[in-house]
Amino acid sequence: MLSERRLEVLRAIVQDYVGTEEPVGSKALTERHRLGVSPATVRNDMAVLEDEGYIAQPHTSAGRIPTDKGYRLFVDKLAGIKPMTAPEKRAIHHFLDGAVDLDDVVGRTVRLLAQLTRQVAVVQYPSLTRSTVRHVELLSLAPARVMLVLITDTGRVEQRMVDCPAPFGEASLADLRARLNSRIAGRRFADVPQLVQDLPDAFEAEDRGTVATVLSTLLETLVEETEERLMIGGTANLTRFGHDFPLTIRPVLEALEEQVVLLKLLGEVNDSGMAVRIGHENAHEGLNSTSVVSVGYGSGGEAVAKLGVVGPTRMDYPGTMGAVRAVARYVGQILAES
Amino acid sequence: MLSERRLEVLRAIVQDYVGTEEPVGSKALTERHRLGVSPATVRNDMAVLEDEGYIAQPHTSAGRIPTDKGYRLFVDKLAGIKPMTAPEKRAIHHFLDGAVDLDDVVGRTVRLLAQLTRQVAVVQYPSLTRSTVRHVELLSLAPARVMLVLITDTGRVEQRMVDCPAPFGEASLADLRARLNSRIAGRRFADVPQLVQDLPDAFEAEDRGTVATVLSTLLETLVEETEERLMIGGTANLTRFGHDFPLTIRPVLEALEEQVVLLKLLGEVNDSGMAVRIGHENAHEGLNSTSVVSVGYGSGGEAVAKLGVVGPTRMDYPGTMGAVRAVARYVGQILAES
DNA sequence: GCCTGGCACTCAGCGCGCGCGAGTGCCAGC
DNA sequence: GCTGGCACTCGCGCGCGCTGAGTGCCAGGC
Repeated sequence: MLSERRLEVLRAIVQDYVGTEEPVGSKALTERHRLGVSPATVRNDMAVLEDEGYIAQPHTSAGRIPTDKGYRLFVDKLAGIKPMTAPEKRAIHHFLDGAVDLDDVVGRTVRLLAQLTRQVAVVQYPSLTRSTVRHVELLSLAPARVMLVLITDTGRVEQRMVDCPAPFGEASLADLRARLNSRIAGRRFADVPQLVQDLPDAFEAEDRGTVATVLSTLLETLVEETEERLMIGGTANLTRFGHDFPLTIRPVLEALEEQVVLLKLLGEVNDSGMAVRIGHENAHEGLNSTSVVSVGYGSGGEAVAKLGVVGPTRMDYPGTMGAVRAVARYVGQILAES
Repeated sequence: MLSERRLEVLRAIVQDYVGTEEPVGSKALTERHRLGVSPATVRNDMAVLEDEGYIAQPHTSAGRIPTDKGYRLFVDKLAGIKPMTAPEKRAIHHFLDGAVDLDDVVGRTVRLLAQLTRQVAVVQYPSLTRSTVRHVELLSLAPARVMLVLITDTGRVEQRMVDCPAPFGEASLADLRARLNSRIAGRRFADVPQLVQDLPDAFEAEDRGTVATVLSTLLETLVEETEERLMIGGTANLTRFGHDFPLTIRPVLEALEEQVVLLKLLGEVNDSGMAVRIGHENAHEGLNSTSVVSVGYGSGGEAVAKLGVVGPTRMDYPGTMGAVRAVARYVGQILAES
């Protein structure tokens, strides 16, 4: 176990390195932090920290920089989450309050996060599986053509055309609409399949085929749209990632273009808390020199989607975590209100 | 006016520079192109081309590189549009054929374009103003709450909630729905306002308020959603823009995040033909060292939106133009079919 | 036992000078 | 008007030595 002071030294190294982007030496450390010991002592501590794998030297006779393991310890034990200041909070509210629809909320959120953290922001659209159904509407566009509209509690709307096997009367349609809504309105998407399972039985034989078709389209919609959408922004901040960045930036841009990768990235958040994945902790190779801070957000107590930022491992973790948390909370509120 | 041979020299310079990314000298030129004259002659021609502003030297005793003006001449007079080969065409068809909905079409198009040209692709969603109405649907969610759904011929669907000033009966709703559709189905969005102008007059006094509210929401939708969406992709190709690119890439990324800038960029296409904007011809400063190749595409003969690519001024213009044109044509076909 | 000041050592980065060679402009001759 | 020849330019790469931040180690002190 590392002594209190050595932890303090590690913290100082992380803070300085994040600030200056340059390897930090023993002398500079004692000058900038009141550690109460001499550079020589710090050097000894550094040697230990290096042995333990928390810091490393880019080359002999250079200062130390934190390793992924060092950042991990810093995040877990040494740093808290820096709360937003009042003005920052006001700015967040102000920025998000003008949103007119879901797309706008997500768009504003992504821009806001990118701006606050000066990093790349990723926001997932509220997912359907965890949402609940607000309303289902059916309308007939032609005798054997029905349009299915699905409205979620997060304000998302999905529509599908259904070509029916047989003409479907207005009365039957109204009947189906009423039955459907009474069964699934207010229920979670995940529960829908069993709730509608025996619905065709309630209809005349001639309508059963159509009812089944409509239902299967509904279920398809749930599955298909569970394939989640997301929005990213702040890619211009990639240019601040580092000096050697032709090599760094390319794989990151590639990763960001792959929705699947991003979803996995966010997916690794456990539902409640905030997740920080540092450097090689990210499964995707291209992101091995980046860290991801992500958190779930939702309209109620429950998370319906995730958001986060991607930045260099050398990032201001407390500040970033604070910003991410604050934005997630407020977006949750906004979704709840709408 | 430049002699035939000098134009030939310019063409050779552009081709070589695009290929090698290095200033091209007189000797190399005569070796790689059968110009039928000696390096000394080429040098004289080059001096003239430089006087006229078509080429420039990065420094004395280096080869020449084309200026924006040189590229302009090349594109206008010296190079055609390189048609896609049969395998390339097949690949385009294959890639786009699997698309399931509008989002998917646009998404695939942007990926395809980025891949074909190895540059950044931008695709605008089919615009509402130039689209026509396929169908309007009204459905009552509550006595005084109506949902408005608008379906366009390009498959786009927009919906809006309308809070009515007074309860609105099913019969009146059906009446309005029928009248609305008979008036505007198949018509262009731009024409809708006048077509519905006197519609409230056809209703009982008590319903007129509601009808007016619904109509104004409809008109709002047209206006609001004319604010056009677009999708970009292939940003990872930015890393191939040049060696000095920390400086180059940043403003480009910033420009790409601003939808407004991008829309303007594409907007400068005249409706029919293909547009190539080279370097400083782009109004936006950040894009002064990039070229934009764009073209309109549409489901019928008429363009409903635009697409294009953004690349370094040092790009393969004939090839890029060929790819952009081919993709635009095929996307147009797909939209027409669906 | 832990901290400290001192000291010798290491090495990346920087500036300098130099030679190479691609490329140029000019000129006299065909 | 084209060509070969020739002197000139200058960016680039290379090797060199210096500088200084930073280190590891050690002997002495609290």
